[in-house]
Amino acid sequence: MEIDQILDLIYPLPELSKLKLQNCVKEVRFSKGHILLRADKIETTIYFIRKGIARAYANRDDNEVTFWFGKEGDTVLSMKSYVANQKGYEDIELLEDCDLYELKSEKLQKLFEEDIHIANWGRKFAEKELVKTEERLISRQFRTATERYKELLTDYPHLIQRVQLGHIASYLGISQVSLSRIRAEIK
Amino acid sequence: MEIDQILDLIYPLPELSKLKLQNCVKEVRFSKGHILLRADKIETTIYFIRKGIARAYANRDDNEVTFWFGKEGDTVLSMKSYVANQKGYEDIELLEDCDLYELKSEKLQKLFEEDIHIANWGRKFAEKELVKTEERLISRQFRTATERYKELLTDYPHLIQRVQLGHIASYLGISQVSLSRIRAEIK
DNA sequence: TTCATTTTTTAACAAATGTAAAATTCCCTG
DNA sequence: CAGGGAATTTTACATTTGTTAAAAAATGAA
Repeated sequence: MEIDQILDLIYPLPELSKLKLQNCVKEVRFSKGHILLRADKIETTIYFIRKGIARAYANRDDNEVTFWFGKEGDTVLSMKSYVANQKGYEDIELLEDCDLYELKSEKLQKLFEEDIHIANWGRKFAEKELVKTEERLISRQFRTATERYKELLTDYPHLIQRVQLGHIASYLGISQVSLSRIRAEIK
Repeated sequence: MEIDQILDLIYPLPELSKLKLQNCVKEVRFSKGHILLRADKIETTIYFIRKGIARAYANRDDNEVTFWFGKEGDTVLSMKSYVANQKGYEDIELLEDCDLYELKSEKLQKLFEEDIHIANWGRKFAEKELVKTEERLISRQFRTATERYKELLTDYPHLIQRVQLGHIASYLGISQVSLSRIRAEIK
């Protein structure tokens, strides 16, 4: 997916503002297994996924918990760094070789102060992410693990083939054994 | 808490922009039990809590699930209505007599287009809500019900005295019986 | 293809949580 | 301050989920 399209998908921008933003973006490529962002740092880079998938996970005691998957067109960032200039909770790992667009947060922050369209684009970005996160929280509160597994299959139809079930189980908040039981059941 | 202070808490605004925003706000008062926002409507009003507490709940099958509490200084809105102009999931009920500040979403949207400071204020608002929501999602994923209960006690020290335990149990995602067991245990 | 390694499933048991109903406590009103 | 209704806790039991370990299946390298 092209950067142009990704930016517009978040919120349509006038041509001039879009160019300003695109001029700050450069293309990068990393291979599977690369850790894109780290939990123990304030991360000032934002990525947009051109191709590939990624996951965010955090360490709880000794085992890691996956709590986000990103696919083509999604934005990858440490929200806590971006918003509050503080360390986040998550490492972000590429689950495949990825093509990414890179944008430095400082540049974006500067544009927010200068260009009202970009400020509103940034607003829309946060708002949409907020609704997505809220939906996940509610899904978590409301639906059984089985329902949430089916939901995940719908939202990310190719994920299952590409991600270990242990990660998916932790994403769903259940043990891998439970996930196996669910999978056996719904077949 | 005064509106002036609430607005600044979200993100400091230049005097002129703040006045523009404040001019759109009016004070209202409702009594305990009043349903402020409804799940089956596109809600176009935003409230700030001057005094009192509220909860958001959604209906799942026959029983309701509380998934948010709001206190003094918090913003009350249907995020789905605000962001996507669609019906939300939640009814919002006042748990006490409340003093509120009311702001019509259309007026705010208009200011977003006109005033870059207000656009950035709106951006910051969404970003902060986003981090809060993300934190709750992670808390949900990571911590046991006992830990989350203790966390709630810390974040909302007066809630326990003012809210039925059934609501708190559903907020924590456990049965009321389990919550009673937790309470018995940590004493 | 074969062997070794990793991933997934299954099994057996233990622990945690839910449900329904009874017991107790709390709170409000007369 | 007594009585009644609502809220909370407790009990007993059923169900679900987790843990550990073993078996089976899938993957990948030689």
